[in-house]
Amino acid sequence: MGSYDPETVEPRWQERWVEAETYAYEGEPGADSDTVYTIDTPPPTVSGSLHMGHLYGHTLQDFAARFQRMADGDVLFPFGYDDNGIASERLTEQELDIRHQEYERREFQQLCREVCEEYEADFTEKMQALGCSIDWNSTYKTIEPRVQRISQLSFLDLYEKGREYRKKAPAIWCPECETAISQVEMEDLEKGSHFNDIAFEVVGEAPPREEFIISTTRPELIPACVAVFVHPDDDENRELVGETARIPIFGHEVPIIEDDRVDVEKGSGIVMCCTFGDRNDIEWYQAHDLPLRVAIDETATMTDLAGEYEGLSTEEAREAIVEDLEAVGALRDRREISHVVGVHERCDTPVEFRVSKQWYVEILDHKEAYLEAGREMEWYPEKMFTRYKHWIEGLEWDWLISRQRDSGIPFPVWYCEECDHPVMADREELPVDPLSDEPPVDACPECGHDGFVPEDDVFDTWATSSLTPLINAGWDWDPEEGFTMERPELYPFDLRPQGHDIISFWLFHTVVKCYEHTGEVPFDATLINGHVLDENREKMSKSRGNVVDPEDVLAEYPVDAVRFWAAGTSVGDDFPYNEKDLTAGEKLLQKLWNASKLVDSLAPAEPAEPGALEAIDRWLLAELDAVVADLTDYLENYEVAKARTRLRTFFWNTFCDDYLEIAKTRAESASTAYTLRVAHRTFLKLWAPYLPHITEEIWQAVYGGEAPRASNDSSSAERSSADSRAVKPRDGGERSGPRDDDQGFDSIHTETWPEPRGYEADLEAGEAAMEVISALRRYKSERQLPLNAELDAVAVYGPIEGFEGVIRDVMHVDELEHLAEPPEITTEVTAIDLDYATLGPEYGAKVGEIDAAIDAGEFELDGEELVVAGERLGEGLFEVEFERSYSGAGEMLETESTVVVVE
RNA sequence: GGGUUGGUGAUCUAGUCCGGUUAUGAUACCUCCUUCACACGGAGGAAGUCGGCAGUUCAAAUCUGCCCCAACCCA
Repeated sequence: MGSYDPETVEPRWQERWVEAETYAYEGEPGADSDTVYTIDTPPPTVSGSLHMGHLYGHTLQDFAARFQRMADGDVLFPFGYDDNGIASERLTEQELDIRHQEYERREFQQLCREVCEEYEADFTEKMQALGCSIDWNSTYKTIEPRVQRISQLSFLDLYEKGREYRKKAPAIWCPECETAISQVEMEDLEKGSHFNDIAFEVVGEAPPREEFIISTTRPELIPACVAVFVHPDDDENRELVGETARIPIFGHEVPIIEDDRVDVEKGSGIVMCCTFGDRNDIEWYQAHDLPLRVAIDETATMTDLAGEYEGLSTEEAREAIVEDLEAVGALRDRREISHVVGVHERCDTPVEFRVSKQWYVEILDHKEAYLEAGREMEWYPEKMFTRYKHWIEGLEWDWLISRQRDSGIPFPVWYCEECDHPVMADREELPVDPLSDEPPVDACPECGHDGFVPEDDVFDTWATSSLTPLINAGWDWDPEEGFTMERPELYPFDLRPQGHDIISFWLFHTVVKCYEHTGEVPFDATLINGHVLDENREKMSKSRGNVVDPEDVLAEYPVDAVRFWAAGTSVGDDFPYNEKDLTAGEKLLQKLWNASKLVDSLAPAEPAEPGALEAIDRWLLAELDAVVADLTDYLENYEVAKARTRLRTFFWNTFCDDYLEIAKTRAESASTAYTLRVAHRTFLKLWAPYLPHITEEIWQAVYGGEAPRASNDSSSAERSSADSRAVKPRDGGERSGPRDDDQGFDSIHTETWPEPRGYEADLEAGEAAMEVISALRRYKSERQLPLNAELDAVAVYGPIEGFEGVIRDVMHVDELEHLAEPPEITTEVTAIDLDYATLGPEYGAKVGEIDAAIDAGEFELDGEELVVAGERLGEGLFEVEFERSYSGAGEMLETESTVVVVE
């Protein structure tokens, strides 16, 4: 057994797991949803690259999946490829050098699927290199026909439930992509612009003044101006209310109205309302029932309403109108400013607001239900629920789900040419594309007309990606049975992992959809992961050039080490990538490897259980029991960092530093041999969720039947010669294991999670003994003595019953005396330690006085009581600290609960 | 601009909800030790007063208020 070589070991097991379908979900359809553990993973966009976020997020889920699989049986850890969005559409166009307009929608989607396949294969490979226990038989693609069918079924179901409506209303519009977009696809961008002061003429009989000034960044909108607003508290301008204004150049007249939504601080305090320049315009348009004047069309080109400016782009029109305003003397000032504009996140084009017919999912009336759904889920960490809550409370628009894109999942709808009555596709026929398929009726059920117009809009991608729990569970509809699930036991899902930045839309939309379809909250729990920052705690971004590529990291460090790092984070917090922490993981791998090697050399792989265990062994196993209990508890609550620390500390400090050193001196003990193996197996299992590769390697080499392959493996040869007791050669007989069917094998990852075995031991004595040992170790180290140096005589006072022999052997003590009485020491009171936790509540403000008196040395000890500041403090309120000096022969060492004298 | 979350030795981190006075661990650093699993080891050491200020309290990293900084979400 040489040194651990992750470079060959890790890929080997990754391949083996996939090949043997180690992580395949085998649940029975009849099972109860509580008996299987299921994860609903939000699918990554596969046309993008794998980043640290994927690595971290999936690793976190994998800890849960691996623990649950061992502890509780069947686990579904599926994987989805999101390739339904604009990203893959653009990719397909680029790769094939085509434009989607040249194809029928169905054909283009077929091409997308083909192009995406390469990317999916690549992504799969990279994901498998992360060592996650994903079931590669349970995958889906958001672009596949099955998912299209589910999306369309979802649409029909919500429509029938009255949760969807089609309405002509102002919507956020991207003129570049020529589609309506939702609130979440819009972001703010700082842009340079100009403020233009434009004079509007006041008309009518005896106007209070001749003109007023309006400041605007968008002069091209003045042909769309439908009103002018003044704040009711604006003393300077309120005289204008009720008057009429005339728009320069265009000459149409609009009313001047008061409204408290005017921002008095900005510009002249007088604002024009155009249909539509911003969100406020829409509010005014609706509140004051204003007319609609559309001066900008769907491609951001001026309409006929703009008169001579018709056909210009908004940019061109802006310049032209400013020039003409100048010419007629209406431009009073023009200055450069910088302001934020709403842009479409995909293309950075400033958005417009357009009135158009769109499909909406009604959500505003169910806010309370969605909030309640959120409350019913467990949130890890809990605080993340507030983000969800605030998002829902702040909702103002229903969910716009139609997109005027060419590619995407089509609405299964036709409209009557005559009366616009919508005709829905038959569920049996789904998926359909109205552009290619015929409607299910010959005549309109409403008016009898026989001509139909297909809906050419497609679904918003969130309308599909919000269905992942239903996709995973195999949701479908059957003419006989209605809605069905292929794997009903999966739903609701146990866990939904999610980045904290997308709680508000991805998670929220998923809850909305699933709740409306099934009446159930789709997840028992949601696990929110933070973002991986760079080493300086800054956000990774392409523009800053500080992106850490997981492939580079994995080229240098073992995946197991990377996972160990990922486990050290507190769930939900952002955390920096830290190369030093990867080193810590590497060290642990070495330690685990070497300790295993030592265990192998000390004990046979399967020693018989002795009738009774000796004290030291019972002590170790009792401590291990506690670790097992703690770890189980932590992992059930997704406290991976706490579990990691607990396990590492016990494994390294207690097992390796203390117990193994002792075990070396007890190789002949059946009790110790048995204990070593019980502990070692348990450790491997406990480490397995964190370090799946190295634990599998050791497990198979020592306890399993799966020997490493002969090829590229130099260590196996060394291993079998180094210790033939423990390591079974491939044909080594006694425990060959059921692996020769070339399919499955008994992976450690499908073993049962350890349970406390109920060992009882004198924990205090064990602890005291360990104190004595480390005191002696320190004693030797400080005197530069080798650890195996002989000590002639050592006397110990303290509770070490049953451990005397252990101390003697491991520290090479010739004569160990267990003292019944403390050694001859003289003690001197040096300090009084007050127990404030009990003293405070009892004495309150008096504590200060007591403190002062003790500091001044004004106190007296009277038996068990302390007389100070006029009070008598009883037992339990204080502790006396002594300075001990040893006057006998040799040197005295003190530990927390023992006194050791080395002679 | 509003809201949320966070700010603990050089670095990362525990503790903060339920205040108790010597603040957890790791990494890095310094010293010593090549001892028969492991120098990716062992022993020891130095290093923080808990973002800042004010307050409540006998007592605050922990509670309250204000301020500063960062991230996220929303305007």
